[in-house]
Parts: sequence; structure tokens; C-alpha cells
Amino acid sequence: MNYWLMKSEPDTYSLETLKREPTGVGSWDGVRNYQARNYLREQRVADQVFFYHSNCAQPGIVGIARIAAEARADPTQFDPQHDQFDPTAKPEQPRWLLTELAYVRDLKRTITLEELKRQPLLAEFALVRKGNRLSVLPVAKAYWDLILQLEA
DNA sequence: GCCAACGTTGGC
DNA sequence: GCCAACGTTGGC
Repeated sequence: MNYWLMKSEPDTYSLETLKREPTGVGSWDGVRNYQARNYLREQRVADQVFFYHSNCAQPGIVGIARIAAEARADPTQFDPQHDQFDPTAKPEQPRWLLTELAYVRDLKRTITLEELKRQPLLAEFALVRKGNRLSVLPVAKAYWDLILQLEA
């Protein structure tokens, strides 16, 4: 079992959106960064995910999801109408992937980025390192447990 | 809206 | 292969 943190702008796709998906799962599409894509490729069904809201009034971890389906081609790369259309991607050799997420639960409260930055034990966690921009990143089990302890 | 940090592109 | 220019992310 592996642990991840995935960022989304709540105006675009929030935890609430995932919670309300009629199918019970949401496609994590639109990733157009190679390192983030490579992490998607490593995700396995039942892996746990911190759902992080970015680019909003209170950036932070708002809930937990789990991986419901492993990586497959992201269809938005082939759709000229889509913002994330990639004219260089070929259906016979897809460049971009998506995974499916299932809602697990809301945290009792948002664990803000500001709070995470204040934790000395999280100083090496990629999320709080300067200049981190990855939208999908692995979370060491020790960090996962520590962050969950902040919730109570 | 600003801008630092970082990734990508493309000329050479 | 270098690196300047440009685009994007995302906190503030």
C-alpha cells in the first residue's frame, strides 16, 4: 500500500465534486507534467490519497481518497476542444495518463499548508519544500501518519 | 494580480 | 547539448 498527495484547484475539481460523482469515482485527468505522470503510473488500486486544495483562500489537505483504477490513457489529450489537448499525442502511443479516485472521507478540518510548514518533522516533505509544483506526489508512510495525527 | 520557481521549447 | 525565452504553478 502506497500513499499519495494529489492537488486540485477547488474551483475546477474539489473534494466535494468527487464526493458527488454519480459513478462514485472521478477521473484524475489533465496531468501534463512528466514527473507527475510517472507517479500516476505507480499508483495501485486501494492506495490512499490526501486530497489537497490548491490556489484557493486556504490551501491544504481537506480529505482522503483512494485509487479506484490504475493508469490508462487520458482521453483529453486527443480532444481538440479540450483545454488540455496535446496535438503531439497519438492514440497509438498515448503520452498522458489518468487514474480514477474514489472518495473516502472529509478530514474533520482542513490541515493547512501553513500548519504543515510549521511541523519540524515535515521539513523534508516535498510538499513544503521551496518551489514544489508537482500535482501528484508520494507521501512516506511516516509523514502520512504524522499528518493524520494533526487532524484530531 | 504579482512573482518566484521551475519545466519546456526551440534556435543555434 | 546549451541556454534564453516563454509558459505554468500556486502561494501570497
